[in-house]
Amino acid sequence: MSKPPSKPSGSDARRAAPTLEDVAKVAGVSRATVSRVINGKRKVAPAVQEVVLEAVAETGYVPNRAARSLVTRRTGTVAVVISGADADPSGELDLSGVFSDPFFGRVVGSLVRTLRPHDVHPVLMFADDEQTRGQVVSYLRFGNADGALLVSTYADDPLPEQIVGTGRPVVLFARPGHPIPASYVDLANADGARLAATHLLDRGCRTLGVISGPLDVPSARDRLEGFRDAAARRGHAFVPSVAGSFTFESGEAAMAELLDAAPGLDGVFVSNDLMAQGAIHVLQEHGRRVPDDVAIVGFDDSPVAVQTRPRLTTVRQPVEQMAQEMARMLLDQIDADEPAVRSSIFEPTLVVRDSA
Amino acid sequence: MSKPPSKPSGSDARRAAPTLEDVAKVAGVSRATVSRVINGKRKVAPAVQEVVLEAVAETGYVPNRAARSLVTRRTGTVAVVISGADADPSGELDLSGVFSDPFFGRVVGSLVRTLRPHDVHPVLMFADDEQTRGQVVSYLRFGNADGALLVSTYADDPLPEQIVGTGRPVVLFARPGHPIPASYVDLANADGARLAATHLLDRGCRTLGVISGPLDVPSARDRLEGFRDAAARRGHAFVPSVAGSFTFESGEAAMAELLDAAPGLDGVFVSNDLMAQGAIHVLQEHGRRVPDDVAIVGFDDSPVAVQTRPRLTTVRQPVEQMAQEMARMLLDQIDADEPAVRSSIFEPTLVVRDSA
DNA sequence: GCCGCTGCGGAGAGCGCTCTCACTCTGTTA
DNA sequence: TAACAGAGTGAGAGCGCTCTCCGCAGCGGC
Repeated sequence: MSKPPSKPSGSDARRAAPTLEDVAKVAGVSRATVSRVINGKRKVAPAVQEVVLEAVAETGYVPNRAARSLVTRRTGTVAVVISGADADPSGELDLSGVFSDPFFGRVVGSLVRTLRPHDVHPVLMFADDEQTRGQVVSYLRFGNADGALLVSTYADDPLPEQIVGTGRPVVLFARPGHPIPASYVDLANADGARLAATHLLDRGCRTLGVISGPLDVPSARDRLEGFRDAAARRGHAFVPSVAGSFTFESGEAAMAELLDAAPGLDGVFVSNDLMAQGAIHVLQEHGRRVPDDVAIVGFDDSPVAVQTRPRLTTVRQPVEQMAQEMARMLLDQIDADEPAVRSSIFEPTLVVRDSA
Repeated sequence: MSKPPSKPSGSDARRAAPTLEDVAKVAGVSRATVSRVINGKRKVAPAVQEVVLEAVAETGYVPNRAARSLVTRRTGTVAVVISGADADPSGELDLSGVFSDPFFGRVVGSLVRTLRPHDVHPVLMFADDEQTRGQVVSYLRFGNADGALLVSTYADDPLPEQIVGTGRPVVLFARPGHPIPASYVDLANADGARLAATHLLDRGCRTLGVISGPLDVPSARDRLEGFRDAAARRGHAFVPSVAGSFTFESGEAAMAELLDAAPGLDGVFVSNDLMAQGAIHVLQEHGRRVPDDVAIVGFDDSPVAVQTRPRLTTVRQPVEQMAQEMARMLLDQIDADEPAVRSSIFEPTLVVRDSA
């Protein structure tokens, strides 16, 4: 009992693996017919079909992916790529990492779940530098994956274009920094920012401020501009802003800076929840009550939104549905003879909690 | 320029893909020799080797994974399985998900990075129910992956044993609930809890309490017992505890309950940082100052530890190194003829911040 | 009654690779 | 000089699958 049974059963499992040939023999038909039944191509007489199905069940046959993909040029695999994960490659003391923002976990989780029923397997890859980008590109170019789902985190990332260059289907999360012929899903970021502005103004805020994301990232810019636009329509000609980098720490720093520049602030729109959390801490440390002295609206509606005190009022980005749509678009593109470049834009909603 | 260049370049890429045969022709040798050079098996004359390498460079040859794995029975792929992710399968309003605890992201991130230089690709899979467990098992059984890296989140999970049953190499994160012949990495959880107890006692706490994890999970039990053991050695015969489930919300609930049972509490050990965050909120809502009235020690040293106010004093679990070791153990096991079942235990350290 | 058509099954090639086996060619030894 | 290692190379089988091509029925139309 204490001896590991792994080795013998390992060989067992391997030896036992039935092939098409075995199934054909049991069913008394040819290999080709079994293949046809399994793949549902062409018509097979119902009687024969049944016999084959029984033989499959009896032998416990499962197609060999490698053999199949050798001839079909399809792998049943897609690359899920996170670009700009920028974590310490040594992994030594890498506390932060990509996944410290729950956003990426939400995307990846939803992707995996959507792909699963289609029997398409996600290979997770990070691209941080030229070398790892190269790995991703050649992985795709040489047909190791049927397509790619890419989440890129910075504006001048060359990877989206490089992937398009491989000719493989690809779907991006969020519009790329520069226009390229690739499909993407995105959020109507400006609309979300308008919701935030309207909410802040409606609750009586008179002096607004914004903590934005990096301004070369389209979504960050859209959020800032959307907010300013809505504020302007209500008479607020100018709204000061400080750019963060979507991290908790940058939210703290930006809030401190903003407070310095505009001490009379009573309403702040923050471009994501993680920065909003940092901002709230800084406000509280400066003796400002949230929302009584300063109201805060975040963005994302990530898990951290309910982990702050007060709980965050925030613009909900339906990340899970967006990821789902991404996966579906990619699957469609893989199946299509003539893949079409298309986009799908989601509408944000305001989730009102306690911070504004 | 606005027409997508994808289609033609796609066919290009596919058509161009050079095979061993092509390289052999260019080098003026046989296919077998090229294969030998590429795989570094057996001796090849230096001169020939050079010619072949040049031909490889000239043609841009990259081996076809499918063809190779068809004959070698190796896929260059490992399954990274998270079991008990228990998220809403519809994905509809799934805000929480597995990745809301940064722990999983840290594990997965480190795994991916460790595997990468070995050219082994991680396929991410979630197992939530009998059906999805079955998918994982047959994926492995039929040789679609060379091994599995499993993070299981609950004690009576049947998956570890099922995976062992496939005969494939597997390495677990944390000792399984029931003894099975599988390798694992783990933390000396009791030692970590002892560090927490000693720290709390040393700073003068007189009335202790514990928020533990689910008590059927070995690591949670070890932490509780380690803490009680160390407390007992310092004269604290009994320490009250309430079990949470490692989530933020359960931390809030457990703290409220604990406060109810022992209002005089002045030191609490919480089994992970996420619950500690919830506990701090509840304490503050009850007018207790942290750490002045109640000191808190968390566990994990996850990113949330620096996102709480006060910042968390916590027991550091070197998750990244543990994941790295996991990956290495699996790689070794895959390469070994006779895979050995082994374990690797890491030592925790105390990270002192502001909450205790 | 013959032709052509359609509908279904089988034979067999071939995807790109690895690996065994046999062969050649050198250099060494009796 | 013959015999023999031993090292390096090539030929070819075969991994498990798909898919094209071909054959063989059965059937309606002239």
